[in-house]
Amino acid sequence: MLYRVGINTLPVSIMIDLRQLRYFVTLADTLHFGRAAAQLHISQPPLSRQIAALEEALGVELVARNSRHVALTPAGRHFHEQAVRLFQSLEAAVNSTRAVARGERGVLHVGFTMSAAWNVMPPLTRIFGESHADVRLQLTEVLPSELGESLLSGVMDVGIAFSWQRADGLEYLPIHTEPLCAVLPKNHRLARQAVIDVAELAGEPFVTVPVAAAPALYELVIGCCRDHGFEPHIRLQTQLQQTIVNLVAEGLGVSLVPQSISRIRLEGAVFRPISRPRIVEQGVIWAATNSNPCLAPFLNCAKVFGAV
Amino acid sequence: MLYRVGINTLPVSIMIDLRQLRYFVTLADTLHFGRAAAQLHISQPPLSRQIAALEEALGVELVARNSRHVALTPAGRHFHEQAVRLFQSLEAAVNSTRAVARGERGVLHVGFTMSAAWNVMPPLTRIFGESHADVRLQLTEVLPSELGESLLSGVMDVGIAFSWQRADGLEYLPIHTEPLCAVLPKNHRLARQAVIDVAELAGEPFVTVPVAAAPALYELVIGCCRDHGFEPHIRLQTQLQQTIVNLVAEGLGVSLVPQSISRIRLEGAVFRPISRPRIVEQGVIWAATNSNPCLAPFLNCAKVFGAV
DNA sequence: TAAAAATACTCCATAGGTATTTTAT
DNA sequence: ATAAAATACCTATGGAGTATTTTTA
Repeated sequence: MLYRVGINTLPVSIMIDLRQLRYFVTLADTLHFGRAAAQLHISQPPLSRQIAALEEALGVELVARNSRHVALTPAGRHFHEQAVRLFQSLEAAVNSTRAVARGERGVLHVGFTMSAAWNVMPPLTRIFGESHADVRLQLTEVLPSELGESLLSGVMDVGIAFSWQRADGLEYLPIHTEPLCAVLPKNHRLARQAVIDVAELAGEPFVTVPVAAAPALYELVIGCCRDHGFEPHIRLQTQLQQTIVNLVAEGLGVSLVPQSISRIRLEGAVFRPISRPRIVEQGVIWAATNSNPCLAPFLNCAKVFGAV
Repeated sequence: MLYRVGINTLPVSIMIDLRQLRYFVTLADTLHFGRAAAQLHISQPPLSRQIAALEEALGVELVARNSRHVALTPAGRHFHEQAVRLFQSLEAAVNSTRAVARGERGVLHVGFTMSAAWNVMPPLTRIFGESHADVRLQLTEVLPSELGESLLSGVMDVGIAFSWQRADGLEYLPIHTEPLCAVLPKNHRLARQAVIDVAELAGEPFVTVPVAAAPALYELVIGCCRDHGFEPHIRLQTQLQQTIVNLVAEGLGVSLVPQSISRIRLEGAVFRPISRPRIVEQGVIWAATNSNPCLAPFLNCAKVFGAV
């Protein structure tokens, strides 16, 4: 094959190959064609030829040689340093590429719902980060209603959210369960009770998340009320769990929320266990077609986390 | 030829060559085997084979492809970046090596004598430095008596010193001349005269450099006295020109020094032009065998400097 | 004169070419 | 059905081997 190009008009990468660099580095180390050739497992003549070809390609004499002595020219010394670095770079490039392929290095876009931020997301991402320092976790809060789309389009690699109705192309792994609990205004008539009978909340104004934003959680709250024989009166809807607690603290209603939300300490709101609670399940969700190599290690981590 | 080695026990540099990297980079840029092959001036099958071989060598899938779509895997994207950088490094290495060979880059060890520090050395090195920013000048003061040895042994690349008797293996290029002048104690009986008749210094105690340290300069001073018909009485010898001026200022004697030394302003010493002065010649000296590529540009610069 | 690099010439491994098949939309 | 990548098989470039010559300390 022929490259019909002016020698100095194109990158040298066409003229030079790594074999010549390897040969040159070995020769520079030994300063003896015969011994260098032996070290390279070739005979002496091809080594001489390749070195000559390299010098020809560079247009620079790298090795000052006669039949008695081999020495590097100043340019040869310089090129030797550069070549050694080049090999180190190549080696590093290969190793980091393999790490990327194994999922030990890269970026993983994690979408978490607000409620996951109160329980599983922090410890799960911390544990994963400890054993995968070279994977950058891009943590973004998402609405549960939009998570599926984000995962399928590839904007997000994995989600952490409430129990997920099996959807086309999405996989789900549960990792955490907890009961619902009641949140009441501090001076509510039931606030003195250690455990709340949900049936007694019939007729109370409820604060919940909008069904459109988080259908699974919404259904769970409604379902829990139905378990106790009534349909709740929903006075207010707000997307953020914190806002729910805040509005309850302001005396605008009561609510049922995942127990972990009780970690919000707010003057004016109290949390109480409830009778026959529905169980909130959280897990990780991902697109079956997602090919981010970091996903598998993350799922492994989630599996271990869920088993504890 | 056969490399009988375990694939993962040796650097990948043995398995990979730059052709494969070039092919991969082009493919990554076009994301189309046919067009990439055309761009590389090869047909499509060898490109497919080389990409497959590269992936085999890395043990990593770089390109996700089917008959309808070509895309890079995350590992492929990473390796692409690395490969592009690698080519940039290679290109830079070749260019800097060529610069070294042309003497545009490197280190030049310059030995200068004390007296050269007062005239030619500063402007010559400054001018050279301005047009050769990548050549590091290593400036070292040397005794004239030791300069030749330093040059021949390669410790120094070039010297700046007094006129040099042609010696074996050393080349000399004059670049500067100036007359000797007299230096007298301020209250010396002759200090009032604008021009000193050297003959009047007969009998005065002289301060000079030791003959062993700077034979050429020593001979010049003695010769100048002889030109005026007397043999000077040398009371003191000291290596440094500054010290000579200082001792004269202290009233310990008189001396003849290169005119440029008069730039030393010292209370107690005065400089005066002399009758029929000997001419001090300075130049650059180098070993004929010296192969430092930076030497030629420096000598060119010295030649231009000397012509001004 | 002898050790070592360069040259001459042969051989074969492998990159590249052409023709064809497979694959996925 | 078709565009495009993979496969099969052939060709030939060029890198490596062996034998020999040249060089210089």
